[in-house]
Amino acid sequence: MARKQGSHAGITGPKVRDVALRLFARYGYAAVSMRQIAREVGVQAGALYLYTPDKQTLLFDLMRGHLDELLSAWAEADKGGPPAARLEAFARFHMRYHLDRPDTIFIAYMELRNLEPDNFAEVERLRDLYEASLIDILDAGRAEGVFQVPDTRLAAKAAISMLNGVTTWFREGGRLGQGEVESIYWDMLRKSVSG
Amino acid sequence: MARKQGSHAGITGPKVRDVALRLFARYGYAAVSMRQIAREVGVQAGALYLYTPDKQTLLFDLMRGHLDELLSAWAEADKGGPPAARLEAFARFHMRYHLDRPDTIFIAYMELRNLEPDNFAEVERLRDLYEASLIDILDAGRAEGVFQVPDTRLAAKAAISMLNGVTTWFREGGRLGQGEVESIYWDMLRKSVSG
DNA sequence: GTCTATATTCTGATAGAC
DNA sequence: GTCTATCAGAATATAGAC
Repeated sequence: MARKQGSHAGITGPKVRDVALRLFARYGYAAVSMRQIAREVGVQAGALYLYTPDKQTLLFDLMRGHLDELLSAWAEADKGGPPAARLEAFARFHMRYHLDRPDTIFIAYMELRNLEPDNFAEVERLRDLYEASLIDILDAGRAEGVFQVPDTRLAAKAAISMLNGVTTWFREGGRLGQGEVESIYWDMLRKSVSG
Repeated sequence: MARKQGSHAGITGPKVRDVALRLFARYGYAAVSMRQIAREVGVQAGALYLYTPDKQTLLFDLMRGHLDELLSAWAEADKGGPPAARLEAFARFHMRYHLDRPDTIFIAYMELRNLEPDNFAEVERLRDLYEASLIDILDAGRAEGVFQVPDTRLAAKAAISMLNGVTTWFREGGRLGQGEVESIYWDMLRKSVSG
């Protein structure tokens, strides 16, 4: 028989973040109320404040957590090697990682403006760190003469924008499978930085 | 001496849309209150309802207006000719048009989820119409053998994502001018659809 | 750790005076 | 066409019982 009351140590906290993630992604941070989150978690609104000091921190924690994980996931996935191989690894990693976490990624891009200045600065710093890892690959490839790009910082931005685009429309079970889409996007990216 | 009252026929209506556009872009539709809009327009909250039946319609009108203008602007800018020339025209038109209207574009992409179903369907229809004009160009180029893309629908989505990316970071007065950025992006796009 | 109850402020929208 | 006044409900967050 389901408990309506009592301790759920260690369970409610993550659940609050899971529910907030899903609701923020679906309706937007500003449109979601703490009551709505509480209802889906299965607690009273007041109880949420045991797990987060306020709504803003809840959003910030989701974003920072995402970027921390993204950075360490790429650090692990990056096997080094020649720039062209690293670029392909980056492109495929980026698309897979993002397609596996649609809600997280949606929030990371859409809710930047709802972060308070200090929180925004920290999120931007982490995002720039990730972008820097792509710029490094492009710089290495340009030095070796395998990539022809006039500006690696710009090329990195263009590449990430293109790859991000996948997440806005791709749904499993559509006309093309994820592997096909990945290959087509990678092929376009490869050509775009080649002679 | 400034009037605090009286008729402003034909002025307040557009001003309401201008202010709403700016505030929605800056803080998000859900986070902006009708009172906040009224304050910046310089009227009382109740007076807004003379110009829009409700907040949702205000958002929808901004989006539909934007897409109507985008479609007719491209219809006028499209001079025809060989596919490669049309693609370059499209790319440059798209970047310029979007960089000239940052607030409008921000809303068009970020506030889709805040549209009620019927309004969303109409906005999506107009957006697909715009995307179809790019697919047409890619199809024509592929038929002539000047573009090598395995899937023109996918390539259109990838291209638009990449070009849209410019609007998220470009600011006049930065390291590169708008013309340089346009040329670099166009060059990447050109290569990405070539052999 | 969760509850109920509540303080305080704000929300979208309407009514009716002028 | 704009005003003031107001409705009914919802918002974030806190206090204190258990």
